This record gives sequence, structure tokens and C-alpha cells, in this order.
Amino acid sequence: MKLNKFPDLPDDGGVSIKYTIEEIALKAGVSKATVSRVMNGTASVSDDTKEKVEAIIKKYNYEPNLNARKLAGGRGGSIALVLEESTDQFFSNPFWKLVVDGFITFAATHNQHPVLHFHSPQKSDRDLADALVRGNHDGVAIFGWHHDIAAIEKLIPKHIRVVFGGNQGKSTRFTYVGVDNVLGGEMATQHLIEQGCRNIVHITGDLTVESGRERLQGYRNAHNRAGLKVKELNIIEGDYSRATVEKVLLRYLTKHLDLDGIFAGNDLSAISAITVLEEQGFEVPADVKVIGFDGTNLAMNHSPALSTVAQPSYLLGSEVARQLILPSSDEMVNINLPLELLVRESTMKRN
Amino acid sequence: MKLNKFPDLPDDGGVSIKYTIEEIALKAGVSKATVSRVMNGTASVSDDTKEKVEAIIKKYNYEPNLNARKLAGGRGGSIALVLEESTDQFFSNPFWKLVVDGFITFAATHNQHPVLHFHSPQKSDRDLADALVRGNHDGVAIFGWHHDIAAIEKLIPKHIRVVFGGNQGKSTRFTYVGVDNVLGGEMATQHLIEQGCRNIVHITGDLTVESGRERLQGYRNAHNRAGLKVKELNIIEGDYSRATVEKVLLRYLTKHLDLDGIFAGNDLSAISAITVLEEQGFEVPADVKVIGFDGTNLAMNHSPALSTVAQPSYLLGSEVARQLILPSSDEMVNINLPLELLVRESTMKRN
DNA sequence: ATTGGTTATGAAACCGCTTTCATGAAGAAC
DNA sequence: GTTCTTCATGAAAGCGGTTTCATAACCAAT
Repeated sequence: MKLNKFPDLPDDGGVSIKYTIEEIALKAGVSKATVSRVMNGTASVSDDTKEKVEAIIKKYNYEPNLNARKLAGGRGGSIALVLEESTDQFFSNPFWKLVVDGFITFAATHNQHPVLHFHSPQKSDRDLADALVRGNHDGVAIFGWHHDIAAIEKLIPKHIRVVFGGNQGKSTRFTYVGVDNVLGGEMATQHLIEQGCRNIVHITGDLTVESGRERLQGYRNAHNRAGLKVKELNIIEGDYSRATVEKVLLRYLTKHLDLDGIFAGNDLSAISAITVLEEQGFEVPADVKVIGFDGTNLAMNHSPALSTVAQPSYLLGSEVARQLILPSSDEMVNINLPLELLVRESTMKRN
Repeated sequence: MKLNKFPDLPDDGGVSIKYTIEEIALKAGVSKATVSRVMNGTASVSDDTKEKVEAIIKKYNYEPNLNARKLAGGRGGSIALVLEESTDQFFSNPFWKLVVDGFITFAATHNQHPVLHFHSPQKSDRDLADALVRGNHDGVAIFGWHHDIAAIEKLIPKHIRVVFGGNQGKSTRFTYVGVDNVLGGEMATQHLIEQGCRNIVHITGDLTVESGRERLQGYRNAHNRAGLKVKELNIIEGDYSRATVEKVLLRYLTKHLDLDGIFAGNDLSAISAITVLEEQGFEVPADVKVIGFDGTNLAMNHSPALSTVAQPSYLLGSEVARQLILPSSDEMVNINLPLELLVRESTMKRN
């Protein structure tokens, strides 16, 4: 090491100057390798030198250059949450707040920097893959994925750890953390059936998203199990957003007025549905019973209080972060989070 | 260059394999330097080789390693939006949605990856500085800064471009994009005075944030200008959140009932205030006129429709991104965005 | 006293890119 | 035809880390 490379380093206490590992090594009177070992605990270092180096690091507030570290093969300390949602969706649905809360809280607790990435559904798979690579995080969680998993599987470099959130998965290449949306759809629909509904409309979620398709499947399953026939007309396609629900439900109501139950793809849709129903002179739950999905506070605070199939949103966020930071195994796993049927006023039988 | 370093590179069309600049150079029959020059347009390259190299890059979907690039001094292509807000605030106030929308849209349009960073106000300045450095973006926008600017000024390495959003600034080290909150406070208060209010309560925003303090100053200025005296009792401290406003306003109302106007720190606070007032038997605007700040759709959709001082939130987000990506000059500048007084039902005189 | 196995440490290679510097070729000017 | 520029390009250094490899020091075992 050229000892005179830094002739007159100012000892300014570390303010606003970035030190390199070489300078730190110099000040501590050891080699770069030793400083690295102390920082990462990757090999044995004598207690003496360890103390000495740590003192210097602290004194100068040394922070290793992340680019160099990652380039050399080390970890970087950040994980990303990729949301393939419009910001409209993201901000209007409290579900996301809880997911984000869980994610960033867990990450921060484990000393990882959580970062949010919006990926517009209009963009290509390749764009996402690029973003992931460019973002250069140790791990990436993806929610609301609208595209083909097989496609993304090919595009994502093998060294990036990816966790999909929100549903159970089929791929063995990635870990999935989520609920069994098929089961959830069944729970919701079966509940309506038990409450006496026989003409149940399903306002689907976004069918380009796995969870949307699965909940719809649950709706069908529940009918089959009860020996009821699904009327295809009763399946009306939404996308989890208020605006769409209002539009499609109104259109439905111009032709059909004999519905007695609605299973909406999420709480937000359910609430919009109730608004439309009431405007059109229906009473909830007397004329039509309505159930949502997610279990957000939207459901709880609504009047009438909304029945819903609750998923543990905060846990979803934190569990996804956990799988990125402390994977339960090297294998890719499927983590199934519990669902809970919350029965409230909106599906009560009249008494 | 060791020509036999990659004895049998598979020509798989680029799927899921990361190439290095060296491999690309090899395939194109040029040197790494030339590939770099083609990618960055930093020096003249003959049309022939340029085409050749570009074809190879395209064929193999080559993406340069960002860590290597940044380590070597290049740009990385990502900018961050740091939000020093609780997620509660962030998700409940539509103002943020617009800011984020503006930011990510502008960034995406200019081929930069926008990234969101939540920074809890409880954490230290140093934590933020670390995050900024670690995140390693080309530029960073900071909103809702609760701490001392002078402190952060010391901590942020000089090479990171930082833009503060939301208010006008004093520091010459950073660029500021925002509105004149003092003026805004004056506009709101003066409007109430013109509508005949003489006992105006100000529910402040978060006074640990510049914008909160400035709007309060505007409230005082308007009183002075009108020759009215500010009653310190009428200044009650909020923090932009619903919950706090409810608490502090209720407490105020247990002792004082002669108010005739409220200037709330933002629309969200204003709406909470109206809710409380109505619960306590006041009529808005008949008994008490209320004005908010921000000009969100909360204000527009509320009943009664809320008067407000509107700031161009989307523009705020996009302008901040612009200053990061295409700074109008090398100097740090202060960009002043326009405010607009929107008069609606909540401050109408009775007629 | 010699051998063998740890443990602590430094030198040097390497990660993948940018950039400086040197060189050769091609035209322009004499 | 020689010299001077300019243009295109490659070789190599350097960015700041991590990791392999070699070595030295130490202690236990023969």
C-alpha cells in the first residue's frame, strides 16, 4: 500500500467527507482486508485489532461505499417493494398502507433499507426486470403482478431473491407469501348463501391479477358445493377500483334487478357497490347483502358495517420482508396466511 | 484482453444471463472502452463500429452493471423521493398522491427510475444521510423535513444532488421547490377576515415542519395587516392529522365558543374540524367559516365544499423531479410555485 | 528440537465499468 | 513527400470494496 497516498488527510471528525476503506486501514494501521473482516465478521480477527479498527470506524463515521461492496460481491442492505398498481389504487385502498407498514417496519427493525418501487402495469415485463437489476437490492418483493410469471422468471437474474406477495404460487423458482384466495372467495360466497342469498352477483377484482382470478374461482366453487348453478351474467368484471365498480354495477342494474347478494372483489369495491345500490333504491342488507374482501378499516367504519373476508395485511407485508431478509430456508416456499370471515351488518338477515 | 476468457459463451439470446461489457466487446470485436463510449456517447466513434456495437447490445439485451458504473464515476439512473412522514399521514392525505404521481411520471418520462424512501421522523438526521448515501441515487428529493437543515447540510456528501420540496428555502446549498406558505397563510386568513370573521382560530400544521411554521406566520401577518390583534389562545397546535385536530379542537371548544372562523393547516385538518364543529352543534359556514390548505379533492368533494388555498401538488412533484434530472442551472435555485385561493361553500357569507 | 495445526494478517487479484493516455491511420497544408 | 492535425480506437489505470492465497507467529504434540 502506498503509504503516502493521502499526504494530509484532515481529521475533521468525519463531517461530510466520505472515507474509503484504505484510509481507514491506514489510520488503524492495518490492511484493507482486516478492516473488511472487522466490518463483516467474515474471519477471525484478534480482539485487539478489532477494537482498534472499530474505534477508528466509529471516530470517522466510516460507511463503506455500497457500489464497491456490491460489485465485489457483498450485500447491500436494501430491499425493495415493487407495486404494480396505479397510484390511484395504491392510495385509495388502506390495504396497501398496512402492507407497506408491515414491510418497512420489519425491514427497518432488521437494519435493511426498505424502498418502494412503482411499476406501472402498462410497462413491460422487461422493464420490471431492468428496474430490479438496476435497483440492485438484496431482495425484491412484488405485489399485484399483472403479467405472466413464467415470463418474469426468465428475465430475473438468478442471484436476485424475489418474493411474490398476495397469493399462493405455482412457481418453484420464487417464494410466495399470501392467502388462499380461492378459499377466501368460497368463504365469502358460502356465507352469502347461508344468509339465504340465491342470486349472488360477483363483482370481480382485477382479472389480470392472480388474486382476482382466484377469488372468482372460489365464488364458483361455493356455488358448486351448494348445488347452485352459477349464472355467468352475474359475474361482472371490476378491477378493484371504485370508479369501475360504479360503472359496471350501474350497467348491470339497468337490466337485472333480482339480485339478493353481492360478493365484491375487495372492500373498496364493496363500498362503492353499496353506494350504487342505495342510490338505486336498494336497501343493504334488507334487499341485497354485500360482502367485501381484505378486512380493511374501510369495512369496519362503513355504515352499514361491511362483512368481509379479512386477510392479515400488515402481516403480509412483514412476512414478505422476513422472507427476503431471513428466508426460512434456501428453498423457495409457499407461505399461507390465515383468512377470517368477519360478519357484520351488511350481510345480516332481517329479524 | 485475454481472448480466451470465455471459451464457450452460449448464444442464448440474452435470456436471464447477465453479460459484462467485456463479453459484449468481445462479441463486437472491439474494446471495452469503445463499448462504453457507444453506450454513453462520451466520445466520437465511427458510424460503422457504433452500429455494430449497438446491434450486439440489443441482441444480447446487455444492461451495464450499475454498481460498476457508479463506482467508476458514471450515473446510475435513479432518483429517490424521501418522505419524512408517518405512513398514516402519507396515505390519508391525497396531497401526497399527487406529489408522488408528478414525481414518478416525470421521472419515468425521462428514463429515470423513481424510488420512494420512507424516513420516519423519529429517526436521526444521520440515518437519513446514510440512507441517501446507501441508496446511491443520482439525486434525492426530500419532503416534509422535520429536522434542522443546517444539520443535514453537513451530513450529505457534496456529490449528491438534493432538492427540498414543499416550501421556499433559505439554504444556498440546496434547491427548493415549493410554494410561499407565508403568503398562503395570509391568503387564507385574509379571506376569512374579508368574509367578516373576527375571531379566527388557526389549527396549525406540524410546527416541526417549515411549512407549518410559515403558514402560522401568514396567519399573523394577515391579522397585522388588517389591524387585528392575534389572540394567542386562538392558535392551537395540530400536526396535519385528523386525530390530533379532533383532540385539540374539542379541548378548545370546552372553554371558548365565540369563534367565527377556522384556518386549518391543511384540508384534512379542516375537514376534521368541520366534523367536530358539526357534532358540537355549530353550523358551517353559518356559525363558523372554515378554510383549509392544499386544494386536494378532499376539499372539493366534502359537504359543505371546502374553501382552500390550493397548491399545485402534481406540479410540485414533477418540478422536483425535473430539478433532479434536468437542473435549470448548476446553481441551487428557489422555485416558487403559484398558490390559488379557492372559495367554496365553507366560507360563504350567509345571504 | 522438529513437526504440525491454528490463528492473525497482509498482498494481490478481482468485480465491471469509465476515463486518461498513447498510438496509428487518414487528410490537410506546406 | 514530409509534417501537422484530427479522428478512431485499444491498453491500462483506477473506483472501493471482498476474498483467496501465502506467510508469520504461536502453541501443542511428538
